[in-house]
Amino acid sequence: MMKNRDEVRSLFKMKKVPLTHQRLAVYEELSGRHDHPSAELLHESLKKAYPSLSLSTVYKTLQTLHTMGMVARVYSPTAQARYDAIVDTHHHAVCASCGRIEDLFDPRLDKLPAPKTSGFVSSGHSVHFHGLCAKCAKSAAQKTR
Amino acid sequence: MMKNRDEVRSLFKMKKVPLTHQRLAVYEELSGRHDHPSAELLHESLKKAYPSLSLSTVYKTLQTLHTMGMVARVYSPTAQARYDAIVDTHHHAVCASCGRIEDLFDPRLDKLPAPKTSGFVSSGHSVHFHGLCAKCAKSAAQKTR
DNA sequence: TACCAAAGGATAATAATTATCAAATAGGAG
DNA sequence: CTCCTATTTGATAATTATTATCCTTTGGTA
Repeated sequence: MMKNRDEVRSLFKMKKVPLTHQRLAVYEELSGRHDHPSAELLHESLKKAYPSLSLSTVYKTLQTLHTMGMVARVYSPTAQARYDAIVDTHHHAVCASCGRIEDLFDPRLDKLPAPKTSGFVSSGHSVHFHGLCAKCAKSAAQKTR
Repeated sequence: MMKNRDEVRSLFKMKKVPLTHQRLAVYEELSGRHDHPSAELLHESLKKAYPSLSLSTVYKTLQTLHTMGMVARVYSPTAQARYDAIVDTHHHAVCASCGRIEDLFDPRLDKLPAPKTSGFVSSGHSVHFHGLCAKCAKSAAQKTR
C-alpha cells in the first residue's frame, strides 16, 4: 500500500517520468496523511519544509501522480478536489455538514456487480456514503434540544 | 420519482419554501433531462423559454432544491458540480475521458453493508464506477492500432 | 561536466461559485 | 383585491479553484 522511497523511485523509472524533489515531497506528504487534503492544504504544509515550492507545482504534480495511478481524486461537497494517496479500492464516508471525508475499508464493498450499461468499460468503483460525521451528528442533535 | 407540478407545489408548501416561477422552471427542466447538467448548462437551456432568468438564480435555486432533498449533486472529474433530479438511490458510471455520467439502476447495489466507522450517521450511499464510456473506449482502442 | 528536454516558479488568465445589493415578487393579512 | 414585508431575483462584483504562459532551473544521460 504505502510505498517507501525506493519503491517510488522505481515506479517513476518504470513509467519514465522524471523524479524531482518536489514530486517526491508531494507524494510523501500526501502518503503521510489521511485527511484527503486539497492542493492548497498540501502546499500549505509543504511550504514549511520547502519554502520555494509553488502552488502551481503542487497542482501539476498531483495531476502527474494521478495519471501515474499513484494518487486518487476524491470529490468533495465543497467544489474543491481533494486527494488521496491510497489508490487501492476503498470507500468514503462524506460528511454533508463539515465536508470531512473518512476512509472506509470493507472487503464486502470491494466486489460489486459490474455495471450493466452498454459498452462502459469499468476500471474500478468506490462507494460514497453520505451523512453526518460523529462530531456534526452530535452538534446537530444538540441544536434540536 | 419524477414529480408533477402539483406534487412540487405541495412539497414547497410543506417545507415552507416560497415557490417561484424560476424554481419551478429549474426543477422541471432538470427533471426532464438525464445528462446531469451543470448549473451553466441548465441556464443555457432555460434562457430560451425564460430569457430573463439569471445564472445566479440557477445556482441559488439548485442549492435550495438540494437542501430540500429534491436534487442531488454529482461530482464529476471536471471540477464542475453536476446535478441530478433523481434523488432515489441510484448509481453512476463516470467516464474518465469525456466526463459523461450515466445513471445506473441496480437493486443489488442499493443495499450495502453500513459503514463501520465510529459515529458516522449515514443517510444513503451511491456507487461510482469509473472507467470509459462506450464511445471513449472505442476511440481509445483505435488509437492503440 | 555539459547538454537539453522537461519541470519548476511566478504570475496571468480562465472557470466555477459565492456575495452583494437594489428592484421585483410571493404569500399572507386585512 | 390591495397592501405589506420578508424573501427572491437579476446584475454584477468578488472570491476561489484550476489551468496556462513563459522564462529559469534541473534531472538524467552522454
